[in-house]
Amino acid sequence: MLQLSYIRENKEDVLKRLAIKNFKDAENIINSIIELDNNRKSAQRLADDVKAEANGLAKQIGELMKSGKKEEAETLKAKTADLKGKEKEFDETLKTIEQDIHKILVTVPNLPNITVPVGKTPEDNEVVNEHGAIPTLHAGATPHWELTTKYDLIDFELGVKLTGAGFPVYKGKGARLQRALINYFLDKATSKGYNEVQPPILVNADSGYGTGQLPDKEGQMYHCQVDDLYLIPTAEVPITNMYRDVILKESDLPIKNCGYTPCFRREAGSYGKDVRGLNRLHQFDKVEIVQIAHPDKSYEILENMREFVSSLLQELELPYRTLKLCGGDMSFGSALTYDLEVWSAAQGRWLEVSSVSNFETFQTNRLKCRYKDANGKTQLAHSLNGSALALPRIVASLLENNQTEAGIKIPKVLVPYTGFDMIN
RNA sequence: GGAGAAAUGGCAGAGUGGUCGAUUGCGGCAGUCUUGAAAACUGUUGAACCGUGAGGUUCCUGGGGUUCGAAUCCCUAUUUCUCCGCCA
Repeated sequence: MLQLSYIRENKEDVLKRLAIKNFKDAENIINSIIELDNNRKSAQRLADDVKAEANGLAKQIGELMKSGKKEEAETLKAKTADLKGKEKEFDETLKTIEQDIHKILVTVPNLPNITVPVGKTPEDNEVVNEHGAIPTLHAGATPHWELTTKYDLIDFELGVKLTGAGFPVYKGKGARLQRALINYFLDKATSKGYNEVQPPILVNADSGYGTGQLPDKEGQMYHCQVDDLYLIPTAEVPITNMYRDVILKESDLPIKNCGYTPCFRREAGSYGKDVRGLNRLHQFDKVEIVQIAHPDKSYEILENMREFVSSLLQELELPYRTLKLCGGDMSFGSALTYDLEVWSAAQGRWLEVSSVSNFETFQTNRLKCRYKDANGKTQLAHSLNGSALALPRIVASLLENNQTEAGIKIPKVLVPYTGFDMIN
């Protein structure tokens, strides 16, 4: 959620940057926010004045009662009756206006960083770098959904029987590979100073609002209606919400957490060939890194996080490229996002495996995650997160890229975790 | 699931209808002392909104109510604790 004061004071800048995100009808929406805010101010003034008067009278009545001047007190009491009605009325007006502002404000996306490329579709994303040689496969090489069957690593049909499409069952070396990747990712993250946490994978609505999944992506989360809890679409939600309503010390920053969780996404509206095999699942595993940062340091930290994720892909010997997302392809809450994509050799295309974003104050404003600066003033911190990494597409490209006629080779760094160096 | 108790500032813990945004202690910050640190002493120390300012308003778990006036009384939700039951 954007800060009202920023919108008020930087209207032109807000409009300019919302345009980069292709936010429709921005001018009307911003104007109505500013107008409502002006109404709010005058409404509060009225309400405050009435209350001040009522408070003053109540105090006088108290003093009169004490000194035994009952009659005088009664005359004053009569005067307060009128104020009471007004107080209620003004309070309600103020509340309504505040709700109206909030309702609109939560629909406005974050302002993109000034360096974000203009564009509408994924084709407009800027390729920052490409790393690693594209492998040439032997004749008869197949996509991962055939390899997983051939070596009995993942049973998609069995998942359909148990739950439905997009809930695969990992088996044998397939299951072991999952566990190996999770442990490897967590070990790398903790060695870089990230504190490992194991959060709940169901969260309440407050947490959903805190990180911006609600109300923007309501339909994308699984919702347990009986208890009004949501299955997390990413560990970002619980881990970032740990800092909801918290005032940190400046010296605490940056705070670095990582965590493994399963992630659940309804993926309403997705279909077609892109969803085959491991490409798009309803349940998948991911290790997430999250930082709460000082505003002056957040972009430096974003680069560090991107480099960390890159280093994982390099160690796994997977060809990858880095994209700087254009305004149209960025998520609702992000100010700047890098996507990292691995090359899927048998499918012949890039697969997104990580998204690293700086949210600046967009999440922390809603979260009320602040720190005290050197002058003792409370300031909003910046929040950042990134996947490090999401498993399914890593597995897909590992299987496809490393397939040989003799079997699938496991990258060296993973062997201590898997306990085998070949799937055959 | 049943019965009872409780929820106050970063933490601990007073406060049972008016002068309480809230005693006190710890912690934090600043100063005195010290070569420096510790100790001791002194001062200071919650958040949000409105206002150029003086100042005003709101917040004692959330929501509602009683009252001229609520941290304090009532209702309700949530959470925590204790006992019983059940259970990985």
